[in-house]
Amino acid sequence: MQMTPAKTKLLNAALKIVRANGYEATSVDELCRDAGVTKGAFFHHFKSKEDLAVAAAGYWNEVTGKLFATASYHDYEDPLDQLIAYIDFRAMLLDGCSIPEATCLLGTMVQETYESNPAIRAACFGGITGHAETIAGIIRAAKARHAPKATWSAESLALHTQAVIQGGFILAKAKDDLALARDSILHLRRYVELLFHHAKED
Amino acid sequence: MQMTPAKTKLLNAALKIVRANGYEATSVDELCRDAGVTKGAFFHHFKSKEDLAVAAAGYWNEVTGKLFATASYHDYEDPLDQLIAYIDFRAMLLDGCSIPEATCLLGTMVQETYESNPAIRAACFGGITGHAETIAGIIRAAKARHAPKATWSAESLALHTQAVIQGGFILAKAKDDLALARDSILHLRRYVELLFHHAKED
DNA sequence: GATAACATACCAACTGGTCGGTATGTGTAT
DNA sequence: ATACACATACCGACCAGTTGGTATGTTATC
Repeated sequence: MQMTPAKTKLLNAALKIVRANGYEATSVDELCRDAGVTKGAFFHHFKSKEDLAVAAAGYWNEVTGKLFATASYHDYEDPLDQLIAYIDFRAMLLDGCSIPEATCLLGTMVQETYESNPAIRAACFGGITGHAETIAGIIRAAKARHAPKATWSAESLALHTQAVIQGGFILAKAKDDLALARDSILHLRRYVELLFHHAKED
Repeated sequence: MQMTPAKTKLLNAALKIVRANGYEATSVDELCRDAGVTKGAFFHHFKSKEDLAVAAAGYWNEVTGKLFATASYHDYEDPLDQLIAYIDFRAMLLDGCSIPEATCLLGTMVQETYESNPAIRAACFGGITGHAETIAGIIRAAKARHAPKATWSAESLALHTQAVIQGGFILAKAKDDLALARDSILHLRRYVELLFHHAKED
């Protein structure tokens, strides 16, 4: 999608500032200041602050979608290897960056807006479940090959991976240390290994 | 702790409204309206909105601390049974209540305030890790009895349980359905069982 | 020359916080 | 008993600053 410079700068500012300070604490003025544009430009491209948030969620999906689509975990032939590599990739994404840089725009926004702002909630839901669905595809394949009789569903496990990642971010924010997020992802990795290892023994 | 009626009403209002709308979106006026007190009373008891948030975190720890201290999962003799029962208890706490009622004040607040407000962040961190530490005690005992040579640490697993629960809340908020939180807790239960080689299928 | 892309000036509503005040104690010296 | 000193709990009008949003431009592009 081609975008006008001011719009792109505003969306990038939203990604950065909202992840750091949250949706409510981010003012339109601050967004404009950071993007280097005026309020007129803001309300030319977005009809409201809420509209910007919904657009930012879409933009986030675009950016992260590309990141995951081109990541190397797809290169493995065995879908179980892909899944483990995906989890390792998620852990690796935390390396060498600050907490706001590491965290998820959607998880941050939905926490504040789920009650008061259905449009933003829906946009966040779409992004999270959309990504989970791509992971569910990998899990489905891994299950078919390695654990066909398992009682858990691929969709449910895919959502669980996202829950662990989101929850890890909360702990990381609380301690101001991404190591907590990494630790939780490590437990997730172990869980997946146990799940499939256990299935093979049956 | 004995408290004046206005203070108690304000803290209860904070627990309710902040969990529903977040910290930033909650105004002092709204808090006062809900509590049925005036602004004068608010700033008599709390020197700022931030001060109220820190006090609310402490009050939350008090309330939930009692809830967990008196819960029946302590009754099991085997610490592993206690741990599984604790996880089931966390799932049961989601039954028959709305999302704001089910979610955690600390997880909600820290998400918005970790960068901008160190005092609130620290209060949330204390509450979360404090609770995790009581669970770590159970896990330590379970590990000593059933998995003395395991490579994972009790503290890390305890924090992971909290991450899963917090992450489940985020997914639940996104979908507007607590079932997602329940599902993730179920995966957590399975993980713990697998860790301890207790694969009793449901 | 129309339309999209911006800029500037402005506004009503609301924000957290202050401040002078009152009502009701509670301890103490007379 | 009573009067005085002082503290706590609470009230509500008010303030300066900020909020999201608008009205009215000007400039660039097709």
